[in-house]
Amino acid sequence: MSDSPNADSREDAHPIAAILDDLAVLAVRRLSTREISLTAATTLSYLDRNGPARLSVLAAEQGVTQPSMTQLVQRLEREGLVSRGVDAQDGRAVLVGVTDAGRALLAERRRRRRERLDEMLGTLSPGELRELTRAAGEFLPLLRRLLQSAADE
Amino acid sequence: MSDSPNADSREDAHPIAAILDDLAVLAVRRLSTREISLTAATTLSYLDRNGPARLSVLAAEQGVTQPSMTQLVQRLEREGLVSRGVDAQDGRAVLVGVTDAGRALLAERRRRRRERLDEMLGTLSPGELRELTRAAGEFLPLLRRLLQSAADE
DNA sequence: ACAGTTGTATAAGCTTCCTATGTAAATCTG
DNA sequence: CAGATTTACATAGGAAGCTTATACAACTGT
Repeated sequence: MSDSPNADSREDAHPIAAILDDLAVLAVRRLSTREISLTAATTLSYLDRNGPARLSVLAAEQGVTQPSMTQLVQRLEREGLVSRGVDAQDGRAVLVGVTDAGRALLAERRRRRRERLDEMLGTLSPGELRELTRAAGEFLPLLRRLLQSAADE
Repeated sequence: MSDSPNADSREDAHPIAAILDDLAVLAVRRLSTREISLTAATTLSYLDRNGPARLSVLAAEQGVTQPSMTQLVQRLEREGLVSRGVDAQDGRAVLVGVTDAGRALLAERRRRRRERLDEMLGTLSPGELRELTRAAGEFLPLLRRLLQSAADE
């Protein structure tokens, strides 16, 4: 059990792996808002973009189990962010929709995260910022396609 | 709000912010491993790269509270992934270091993530892959600097 | 109409975070 | 140098958010 530092441990990975790691840290650590969980936010966002959806669809979409989504929707309903209705076509199904309050929270969350990211970008020098913007414009679309195609499997 | 020369530089950052935000969420979803939490993994990784560190340093580094880090270290110690010792210079402080088992787990985690990444990259054409890797090489250092400067505040 | 399937809810439990507070070692102060 | 303060960590109690196992009601096919 030696405790000598291993300087290479991070560098032996593919640069993309390192980027994904860093992005995960960015999402969870630097941009996390305490008011709402990541799953809650992306669920609201999904409902906002796609309209009312069934519980099971939301669960699959978010990659959580159905009971987890039941609980999440219950919490969101308690806070007035979503509303629930019965599917007219199928009496078993629950249709979940985002409320105006939910949309307002989404907008506020987007504003806050953007603000924080802008702060972070503000710590870079103008040259670095320009370089980051240029590199990001090239790289991020590629990365997005990669992640999306992986999600569609 | 004016048409001063600098008015646009901030606007230019916004598209980057939006894409970064989206990708960060995707990264969290696609790369989460169930065997160990993100904080646990990045803490082990930090110890592996930097050698033994105090509890409070680890807490600050990971952006969690000191009691949370105490608990995390207790769990990691119970699983044999870290060891604890008293700082010879300061009887209050605890020095946490990664064990061989911890390093082995890190290596295994990296291997698994690498495997998954390779699957994703396998869906690209050789040309796309080359392009993505090249762009990543430019983008990664800048992303690192962004995260670093944000962490130092 | 009855059996099987499907959509959701409930129960029980785990992990990981939090705030509030306790304790002991180090440091400052008169 | 003794008492007060600060610092580093531990403990207690609780909440969020996830899990698996199970129950139940509504739909579906024969």
